[in-house]
Amino acid sequence: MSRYDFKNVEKKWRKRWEEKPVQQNTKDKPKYYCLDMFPYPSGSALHVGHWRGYVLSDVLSRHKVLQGFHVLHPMGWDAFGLAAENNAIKQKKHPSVSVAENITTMKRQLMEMGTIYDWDFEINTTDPAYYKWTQWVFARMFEHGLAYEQEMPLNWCPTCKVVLANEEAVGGVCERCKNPATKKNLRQWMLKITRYGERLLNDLGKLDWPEKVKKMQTDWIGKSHGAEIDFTVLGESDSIKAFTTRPDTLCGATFMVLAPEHPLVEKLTAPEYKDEVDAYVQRAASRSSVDRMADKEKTGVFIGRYAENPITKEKMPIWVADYVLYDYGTGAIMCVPGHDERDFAFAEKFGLPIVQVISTCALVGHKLKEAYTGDGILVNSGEFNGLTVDEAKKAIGAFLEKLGRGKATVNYKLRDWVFSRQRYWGEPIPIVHCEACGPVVVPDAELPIVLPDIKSYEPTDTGESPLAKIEEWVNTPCPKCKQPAKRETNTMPQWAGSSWYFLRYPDINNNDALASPEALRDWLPVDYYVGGIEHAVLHLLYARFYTKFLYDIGAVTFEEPFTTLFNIGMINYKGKKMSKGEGYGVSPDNVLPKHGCDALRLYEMFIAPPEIDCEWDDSGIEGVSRFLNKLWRLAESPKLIAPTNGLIRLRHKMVRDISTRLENLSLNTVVSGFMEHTNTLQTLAAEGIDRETIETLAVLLAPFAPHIAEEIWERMGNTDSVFAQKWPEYDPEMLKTDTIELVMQVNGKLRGHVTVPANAEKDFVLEEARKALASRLDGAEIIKSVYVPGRIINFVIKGQ
RNA sequence: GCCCGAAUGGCGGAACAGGUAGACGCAAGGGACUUAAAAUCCCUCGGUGGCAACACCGUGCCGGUUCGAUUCCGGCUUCGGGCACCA
Repeated sequence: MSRYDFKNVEKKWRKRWEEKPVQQNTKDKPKYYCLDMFPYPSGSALHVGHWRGYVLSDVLSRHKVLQGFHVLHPMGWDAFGLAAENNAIKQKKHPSVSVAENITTMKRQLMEMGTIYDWDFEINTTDPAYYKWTQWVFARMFEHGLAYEQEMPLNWCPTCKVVLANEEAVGGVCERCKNPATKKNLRQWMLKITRYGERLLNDLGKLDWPEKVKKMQTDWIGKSHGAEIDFTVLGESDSIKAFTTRPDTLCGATFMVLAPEHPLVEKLTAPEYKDEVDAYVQRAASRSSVDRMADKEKTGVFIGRYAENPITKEKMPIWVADYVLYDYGTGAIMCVPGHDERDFAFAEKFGLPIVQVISTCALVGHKLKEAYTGDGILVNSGEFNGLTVDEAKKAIGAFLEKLGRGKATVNYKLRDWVFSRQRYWGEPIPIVHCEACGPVVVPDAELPIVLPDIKSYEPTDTGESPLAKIEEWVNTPCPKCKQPAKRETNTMPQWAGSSWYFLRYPDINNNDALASPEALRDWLPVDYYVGGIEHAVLHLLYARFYTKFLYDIGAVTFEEPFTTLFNIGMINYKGKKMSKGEGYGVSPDNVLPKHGCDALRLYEMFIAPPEIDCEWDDSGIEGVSRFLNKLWRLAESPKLIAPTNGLIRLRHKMVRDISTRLENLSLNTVVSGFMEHTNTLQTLAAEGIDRETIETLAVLLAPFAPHIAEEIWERMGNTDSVFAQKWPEYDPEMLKTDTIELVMQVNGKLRGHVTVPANAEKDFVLEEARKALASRLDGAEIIKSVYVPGRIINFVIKGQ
């Protein structure tokens, strides 16, 4: 009996699979498209944290092969973008060089993991043949008015020297480097994702995605119902539009606030207040959003004008204050200090009137100590007194509409997507700026616009792309009027290539379309998508947006790209997040020589439920290594006997356990299930085990530990691959036993076990139990006897 | 601040649908085999009491529903995550 020689066995099977892939005769089988979020080769190597998702998708893919599906399980490289460029700068290498090196390493690692990626379908987003189509999608968006230029204050990361999309500047902090973002006025390309806000929200309901991710996208889109109210400015022709979710509180609106960036601030400010207002506006503009949010005290200044409350006709002083955001709603608000915490704080600080218009019994007649934001009945609201909040929303809405001073509206937090980047390493935006024609899209025949190969690609401080310096590339005739014109020098963001890549895999060499209609029909949408939670509102929102756009222009026939999404948990190491950037973490390259790839695969699953974040434990992998050795001793040269009833039942139980746990994606208990069954079989090994049990074990194990499974399968005398088999089924009838053991309780406490025939009647079972518990039940009054067939008996007694 | 999720031995975790809490593994301790080591095998391993059979307590805390609660309900505490002046 020898120790399991994982080195040679794994080498042998990887070579076999290379020569003869595990998927055969796939023509008539149903399709299954199982996809990993493709990695960006920004660091030199993958760590064991990345493996967790790749192992999961590999297990599912191999399982589907055994279940008779034709599986597409491809891999590629999201190789453009800031991370890859920063990494290249750090290494003092050209991005194309460092990316190619990183891809080589990562691909080797993925192959050593025994994954069934089909490398004939490899994608690289930096390949001009690929990004031709990334540019093509942009061109279509431009034609449909979804891509537009705008100069506006944008999130700017001074460290990365690049503008950030809203999704990349959550909390005012750069998503990549975590430094505070500032505002910078720049002309940028924007994508009108807001046009899709409602559909992006509604279609979440169709998706088999984790609730958490759906909720994050819902919150990000941030739909809220309310009213837009038009306030007359006294003595002026201009009026101020304000969005509110609480039109019911209109009679409590005692002042108004404009955002500092609001154009009416300059227009309306009374001359004697001008200096003070200008100073305030300038100060607000110079501060980062992080600073502005950090303010505990409300700030603001009166602009010397008044608006009129359309119901009460009271004069409402107009202020400017930076707690009002210019890019949400209308950038102006009606302030109801009685029923809004922020307005209350502002009113208290500046001595503005606070009027209560919503009341509960408890609140009537008391001066408000804080804003009351709850439900109640209208007071101090004239003809609307006595209405509930909900009734008043409708009634006041109708009143305003009749007056022509308001309408019901919906607002979203979702903003348009800042799409251009001031960096070298990205897809050139296929636009030419012509003095006569304006921005002109590059004709499809001229795509791809190839990224020029230049030496000096470092970012600039000015917000200008490094490409702007390459005159011979920048200067080009206008595609429309043929006059001298200039190319757009900004590039696309990291997300451009990854927003549609899943469409390309089935048809990677297509030069006439992003993919043929047949390939899309045969394979899309993705059935199962595996990746980390960090993309909940970035990549996943952008990919949904792209897909919906491509659906609208007839390029695809489905509206949602990913039917099912699985969020793989993160693996920490010594309490810290592993990173490929700093090389911190555990490399599979160090684990594989000692334990082998099957052991690492099993440990990735065994470590914790796959969706949970967990901690890498260096000694934990010993357990699965021991298991593989135990299994090998069991299956290497077993004493084969004819199947006994016990063995048959055991086999069916094994199939049931592994299958149901796998279906529930409880991969940690799948592994423990293999351990349990192997332990049980070990105790029977001396007596002998039947061939079918061992072969079934090999097939069940194949998706999880494919190398040892193939080896065992072959040692049993089989000449075909274990993956040419069918996933075993179990017969519930075979799991039944003649007798069953029941738990006995007295007053809910465990008091013993009793074995009865499986088909025994209730009365018989209770009588047996009563006899078995005689010493406890004698002399006591049995108030109730509970019998749950197959499970438990409980006597409720009085006395004792 | 608002929203969401979680809490089980020294550790990772298990418990189908309300029915034996702690599967499986790690670590630890003890033992067998061995000249020795590696490997393997066996035993112990939530707490308290007891020589023991056994008894009582025990799934973050308090309460409720139930014959029976880790599981359901109400109220807290702590930790993690998301958003954050979104009108």
